[in-house]
Amino acid sequence: MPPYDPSAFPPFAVTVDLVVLTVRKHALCALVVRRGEAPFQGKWALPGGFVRPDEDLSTAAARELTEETGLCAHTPEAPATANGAHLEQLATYGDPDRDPRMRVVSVAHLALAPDLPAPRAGGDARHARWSPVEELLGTTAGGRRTELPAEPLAFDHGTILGDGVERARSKIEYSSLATAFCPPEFTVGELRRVYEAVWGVVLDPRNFHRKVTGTPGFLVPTGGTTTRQGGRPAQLFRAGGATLLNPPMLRPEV
Amino acid sequence: MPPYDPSAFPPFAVTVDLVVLTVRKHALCALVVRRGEAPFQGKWALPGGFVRPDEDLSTAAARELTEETGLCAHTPEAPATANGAHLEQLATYGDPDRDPRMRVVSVAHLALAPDLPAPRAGGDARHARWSPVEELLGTTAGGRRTELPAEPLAFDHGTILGDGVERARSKIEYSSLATAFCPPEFTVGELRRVYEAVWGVVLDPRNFHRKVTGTPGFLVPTGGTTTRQGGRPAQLFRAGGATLLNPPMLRPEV
DNA sequence: GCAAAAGTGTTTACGATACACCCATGT
DNA sequence: ACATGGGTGTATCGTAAACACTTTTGC
Repeated sequence: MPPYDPSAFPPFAVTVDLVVLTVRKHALCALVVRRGEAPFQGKWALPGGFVRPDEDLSTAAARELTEETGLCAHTPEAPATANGAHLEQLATYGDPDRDPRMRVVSVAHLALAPDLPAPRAGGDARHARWSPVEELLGTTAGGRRTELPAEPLAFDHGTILGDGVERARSKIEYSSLATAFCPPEFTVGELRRVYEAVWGVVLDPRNFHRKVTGTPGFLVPTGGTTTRQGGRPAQLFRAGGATLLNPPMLRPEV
Repeated sequence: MPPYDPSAFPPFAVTVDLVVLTVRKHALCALVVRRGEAPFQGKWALPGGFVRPDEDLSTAAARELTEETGLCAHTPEAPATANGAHLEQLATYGDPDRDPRMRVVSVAHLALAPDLPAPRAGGDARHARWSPVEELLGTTAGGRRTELPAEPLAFDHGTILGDGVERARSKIEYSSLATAFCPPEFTVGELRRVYEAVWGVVLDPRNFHRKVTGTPGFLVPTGGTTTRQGGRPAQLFRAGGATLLNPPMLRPEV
């Protein structure tokens, strides 16, 4: 590649920002990190960083995800990593004023992860933590705005987080993506609680069970059972090969 | 904004590329332009160009669209322009090798336009034209690959076009976007032919009619009628306020 | 009259909902 | 025994698919 010629085109900084979502304690949570420097010093922000000169966008996103969480990414190219998370491109944000220092175009990515012990970053909860998206956005799970968030995110990261949450909420309707929030083996009830947390609704356990077990390729039984939720032992499943759900899961009216 | 400091971050060129789709003669077509310079000189490519230093990404896309077609964009911010087209961000492509000259990140946008007289660019069909997406991609409307395209698009524009077509095909299922392919006033039959062209299927005219006229807010009758399709005069409609279709239009199995 | 497209009515099938009910474990 | 969550059966309702049929124009 020829050397950079500043007269040929306007130079931009390109970053990747990550919306990393998980379900903890029946609430949809996002990973946020504390900013150590200006601007927005001390504010919470989405994890992210510069794209390197010879790195693809998805590679940069996977690298940032691993650096922040230790997770490996399930991309279409490498679908079956251990301890993996779903990772997909979300949207790109390039308002000229979104960063006061310089012109930055951020390619946001969406990652879905199972419940993890605790964020890395030295294990210091002051530098990285999972926060309920309700608190970060000031909305209910149904999408209604309640009040302004107590601690707004830095830059336009509130907008990015909102778009990522909206993507996740709509995509679990017609794809098997909800299983990305679950550990490798999970019960139907655990999967149902994922839907309930992400959508902020209560689903009928009986109809949900029939629906997901009746969709070919969605769930495959592993043979094992568990009583970790109490009550009668539940069958364990893992995600099947199907990625598209037809007919889709129906999200109740809000 | 401080001046550019090359030591602070790797510099990228940022462009917008446009997937402009329309329905002509019962076929889904895309706008392509002939490249006048290397690389890929003489090949067909998607229209696009550099983002200017103080321009938002959506502004740059709308500017390129107007330059190439004379269309104004219907964005969420300015929804009601005359002779307008739907415009939305599609995805961002940043493979380090996608442009042999330098590191270029392209923010692709998707535009849907009604059937237009002929492309601009001086009215010269050798420099810009509408081509059926089947020919450009080498696939059938159902999505099956038939053969390699006779004239592959420059750069990774074949991939971008494929993603844009896929977005359009899925989005008309659950939104009123198909009306963006129609003139301001249209008949139910014309709208049905849009769905048939985009999906490459044949739909039952009777069930289609009941479905679209029965969805509140989708279509509003203007009172006029037309016989431009032959047969019994058909009512004219314009797009209603509803943007989301619930329940969605069901795409037949392919 | 005939062709062509618009529009209505009717039958059938399938999936979603609601909910009664039984099952298998922990305490 | 009883609470808890897992899982099955069944009636009802709404929407989609299939298709017979009528309406209104042009030729």
